[in-house]
Amino acid sequence: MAARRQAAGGAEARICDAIRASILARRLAPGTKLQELALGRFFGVSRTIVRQALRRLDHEGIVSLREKRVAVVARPSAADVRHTFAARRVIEAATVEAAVARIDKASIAALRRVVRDENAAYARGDRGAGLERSLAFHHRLADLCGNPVLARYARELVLQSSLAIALYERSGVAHARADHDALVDAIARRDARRAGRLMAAHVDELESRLALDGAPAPSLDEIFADR
Amino acid sequence: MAARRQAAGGAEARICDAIRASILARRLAPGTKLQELALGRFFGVSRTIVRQALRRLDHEGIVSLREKRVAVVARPSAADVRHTFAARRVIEAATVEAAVARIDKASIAALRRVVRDENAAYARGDRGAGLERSLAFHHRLADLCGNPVLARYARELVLQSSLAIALYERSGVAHARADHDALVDAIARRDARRAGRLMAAHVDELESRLALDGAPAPSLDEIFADR
DNA sequence: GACGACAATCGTGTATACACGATGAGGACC
DNA sequence: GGTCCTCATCGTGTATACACGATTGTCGTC
Repeated sequence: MAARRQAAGGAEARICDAIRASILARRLAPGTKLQELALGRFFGVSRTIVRQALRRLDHEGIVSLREKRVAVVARPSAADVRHTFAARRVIEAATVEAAVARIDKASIAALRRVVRDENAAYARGDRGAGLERSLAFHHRLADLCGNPVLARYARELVLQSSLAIALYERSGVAHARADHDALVDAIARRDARRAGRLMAAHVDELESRLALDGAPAPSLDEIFADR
Repeated sequence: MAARRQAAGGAEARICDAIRASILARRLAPGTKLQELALGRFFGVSRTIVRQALRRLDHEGIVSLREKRVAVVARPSAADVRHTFAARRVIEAATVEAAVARIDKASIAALRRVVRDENAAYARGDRGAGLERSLAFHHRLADLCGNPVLARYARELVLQSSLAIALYERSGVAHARADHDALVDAIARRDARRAGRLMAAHVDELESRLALDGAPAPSLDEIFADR
């Protein structure tokens, strides 16, 4: 199983990608310890490279270093999550507005295809595939805005949001699948204003599905720290 | 001269701060090589720590690693700069709007004081002090928005902007000193809409002072690459 | 005298070594 | 029998060692 490729210069990127993907796919739960030596053995590199990858992910906000010396998958507080979503609202609204101004027909069609696949996945109960498509939708939109700086921030925040959702999701809340459709419609109509408003509302809707109020954290061992 | 403190755990932060400050103060020009061993000797740490600091600054966009193996102070292209300012416009407008909603009288007064000092510095011809105060103004505003995520992005972009200004500044263009005053006025009046618009205009004004069009880069050795 | 090739040197990329701090187990004392 | 202290072990933080690639200086040749 060990994806032990030749360990090129891109080994760090490989580790980052693997961890990001695992977090998105819910295989890595928030709070999971990430040991340098073990990761290094698995990926066939030394601690040095693993360390660089972990520091990068820390900077991206999905891994927490300085938690008493051990790297763990970040476990953002409710306040952190609110800030993440507030920032995401601002930035993704801006990215979609910018994207409307320069998107071409082909990209719109591609976007539609992603949303169609997403809806199909949810319809057949494949939550994992649905989530993946949903993320792909946001990532594509970020790339389409034509501004790498904004796109990077948008991607970071979408990733952090996924972490937040994994932590705080209320069970039994249905996916609001119409949002992405409406968004693409507004984009296709070149209605930047409306697309921006829809995106802001969409982000709000995502946040509203979380249980940020009463429950401080559906967490790990902290629950048992009742001494 | 060597600021060789006891090299605590914050050694990396110290190096980052020193490099950031030097870039802001124009002591480190874009394109300057940053050698690991030399920096390490100066700060009294090993290459390991210097490396971490350089990687962090690379992530922040003010140091460029992968430029044929040597770390240099970033030298953003005109397109990069446009993207930076576009992102900054979006994010700083959002931060100032958020700040208006929660700022107290004391913070407003502190802000006014910074602007007053800034204007005084420019008035007496102390450009360095003026620039420093100007940056302090933007940094404070970022902190006052109450959202650490947005604040971090804002600080990053302000820093990158300073780099861009150092690279592309048109000589003989006066500082538009009224901008900050008007901004504080709008904030004091709790007019979030107006404050946001003023900030966007202010960022545009800053960008308009750059020579991004004809001159691709008032650069270093690239000038002589006329073969 | 100029150009090209080779060799030495310098600086980075990666791995490893060493030491400190934290964590958990085992034992002794209460 | 429970609790607290001590010691061993594990994992990280930092420094150093090693090797590759690049750059520069020098020498030989045209």
